[in-house]
Amino acid sequence: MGITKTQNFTDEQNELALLGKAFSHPARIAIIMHLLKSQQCINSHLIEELGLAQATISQHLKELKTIGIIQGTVEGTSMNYCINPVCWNALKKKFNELFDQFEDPTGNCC
Amino acid sequence: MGITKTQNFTDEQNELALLGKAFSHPARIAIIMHLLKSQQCINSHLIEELGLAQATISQHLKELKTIGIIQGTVEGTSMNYCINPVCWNALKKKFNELFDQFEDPTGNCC
DNA sequence: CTCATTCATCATAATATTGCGATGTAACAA
DNA sequence: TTGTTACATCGCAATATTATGATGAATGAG
Repeated sequence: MGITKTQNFTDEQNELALLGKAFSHPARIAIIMHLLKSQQCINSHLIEELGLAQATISQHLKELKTIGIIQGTVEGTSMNYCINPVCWNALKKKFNELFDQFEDPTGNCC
Repeated sequence: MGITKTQNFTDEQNELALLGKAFSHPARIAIIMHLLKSQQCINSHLIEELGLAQATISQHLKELKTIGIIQGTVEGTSMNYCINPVCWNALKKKFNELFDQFEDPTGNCC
């Protein structure tokens, strides 16, 4: 089949999974890291840094943009991407809420 | 192509992406959430909760186990899965280091 | 206008993922 | 031993993802 049964899961689960997808590929991690460091990113700069084709990088940027993590503005002939603060803070909060739900059982488990 | 160019990225980027995969599918999020709540999970319990076939759930559990997030022990005829505290705390730390690298530029960006 | 630059999009190929039925295996009960 | 339960694994089909070359659109330089 290959199709995710989205209707089986809660909105929260689907949303977290969507955000998680942003962090599930090393190229996207690398793009995000680049953005965190330089506070901007331009497709052509990433070609050298990532060693991927321009079309591939453009596709990853589009995905991150669709998820909402990044946003971009036209800057002459190039695009200037940056992290979307609202989305970033929201996902940080959501994942931390998940992370903090774990309490170390110290021995009553596997 | 469809094959990720792992060699293009740093170990850190590949590792984060691997951990991110655990959170990139709603079924795996649901399994993790179930584990956080009940501190254990058994394949057959999840069949009803997730509405997926037993084989599918087993596959997701195997993935989470391979990543290292969960571990399981035999409990009679069933398997008792739980979160691996070491891995959980490590990934929590790693993602928070990433999350905290962002500083809101308050206006000097897109 | 013409040309170069930059990025998006399209079309395509290769691989990965998701999902499930069928089957195999291990443990326990009777 | 036989049957049952619970899970893993196999094999397969359908869809998704990753990656690239080719092409198209927009901007700025000359």
